[in-house]
Amino acid sequence: MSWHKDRRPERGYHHGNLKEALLQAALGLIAEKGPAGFTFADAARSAGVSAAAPYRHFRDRDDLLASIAQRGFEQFEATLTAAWDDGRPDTVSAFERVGKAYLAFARNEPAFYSAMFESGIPVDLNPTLMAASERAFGIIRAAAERLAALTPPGVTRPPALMMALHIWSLAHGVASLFGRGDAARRKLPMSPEDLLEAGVLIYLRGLGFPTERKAPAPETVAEERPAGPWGKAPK
Amino acid sequence: MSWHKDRRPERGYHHGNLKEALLQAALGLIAEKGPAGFTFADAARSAGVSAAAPYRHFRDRDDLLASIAQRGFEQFEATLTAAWDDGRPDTVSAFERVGKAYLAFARNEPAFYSAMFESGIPVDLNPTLMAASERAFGIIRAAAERLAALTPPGVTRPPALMMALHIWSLAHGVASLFGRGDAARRKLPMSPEDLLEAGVLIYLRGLGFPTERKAPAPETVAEERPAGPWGKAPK
DNA sequence: TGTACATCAGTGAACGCGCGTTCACTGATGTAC
DNA sequence: TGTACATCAGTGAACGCGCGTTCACTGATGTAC
Repeated sequence: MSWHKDRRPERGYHHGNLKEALLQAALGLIAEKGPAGFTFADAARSAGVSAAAPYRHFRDRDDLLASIAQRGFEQFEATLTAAWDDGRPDTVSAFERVGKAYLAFARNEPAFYSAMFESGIPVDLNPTLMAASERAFGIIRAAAERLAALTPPGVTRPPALMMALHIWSLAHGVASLFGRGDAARRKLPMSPEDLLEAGVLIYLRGLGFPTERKAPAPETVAEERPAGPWGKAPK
Repeated sequence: MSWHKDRRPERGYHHGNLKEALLQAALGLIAEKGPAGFTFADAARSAGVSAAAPYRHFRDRDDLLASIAQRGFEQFEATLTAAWDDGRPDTVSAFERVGKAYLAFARNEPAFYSAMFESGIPVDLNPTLMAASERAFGIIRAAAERLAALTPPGVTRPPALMMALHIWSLAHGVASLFGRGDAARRKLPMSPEDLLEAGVLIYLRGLGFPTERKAPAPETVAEERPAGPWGKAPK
């Protein structure tokens, strides 16, 4: 309905910020068709530019994909950091919040998520990307370390790193099997959020932590009775 | 070194069992390059046949992929069934064995596994495929049901279906993040097997099950001290 | 048992298509003086 | 402030390539009689 196309009616010969536009375009295409289903030419077309233009900014398709993953890991890290909030108000509930944030990210940013974890780019061969990935995982790991320091005495537990990997794996499993609405995900009689939350709670209980939403005291362990957070799930 | 190429030296005009050969060829290509990285033409070439030949047996690439997934689910079901062994010698250890078998399948049959879970074919739109998938998951579910019936009194637990989904998610998460050697998987300072096993044990402990390899008695809960199964992991 | 014929399962040539990539080019922008 | 010039960031034409798909075909196989 606007007479000017976009406040900058004629783009003119120079685009202005093509690199950014290409990233956005690719992100949109990935969200639509998955990381396999987008091509370099696609991205150019979608950014309204000739097929040769992207070469000014990216070496090739993989380079573009890596940039997206890079940015994804950075946003992921920020999201997890915010959720963790340095363990406030208490370690256990902050930890659960991290799990939820993980899932929310996968759900809200499917394009980033699949670029990061499902696109097949070799993360460990790209130092910058690897570092970004490590920083994001570092949040989960730091949280696990705090949790580890708090496990009730007398409870055997694995190294903090392993705890972090358990949570990561569980969250990733839920996210990739049930998390996204895109096309082929399996249907569930419960929400992925509930599924993950319940799983994390049971896991925490296995580490000797109290699991009720309103934990009586940080030290009380594992003997509650009532419905619990999975009460809402169908029988 | 054999003078006859394969006991049936000249294939002749008719292949004999092209459908099977195409499936095998595709399986090999998927294992090599991932489910995205194989084409219909590729499969034909790899089976030593013209590019038009596959059309006699499959409608298109997706049809071929679906056949592979179908077969994969069937083998998966068989593997899990064998591992579960109807809960012998006891439910808990049989349950753990199912987890291991899951991971072993993902590791040993990466092509099947990725066709089943990572190829993007819409499982729920294909009734036959869906049924096969359900049958495979049914094993995990049945195991979870047996487990649920056995949870110690007084321990809150989720529905058996949810327990099954937790294990599935955890196993899938470990498998897809760390499980396969193909290209871009992340390195770990522990084996995926150990990671999954420890995770399952903690989860089971969270359900009130004893977790030591040699459980003293079905009722004793969560108070052991020694190294445990994750003792072997690096600090 | 032999023959004629239908059916089956491949061939190979051909097509259109879109992708990746290169190239000489040119319009726009920034800057030295 | 104005001008000349270098640099930058696009264009568009062109190419080779492999894929998917169709088609008339033909060699091989099975079967009715």
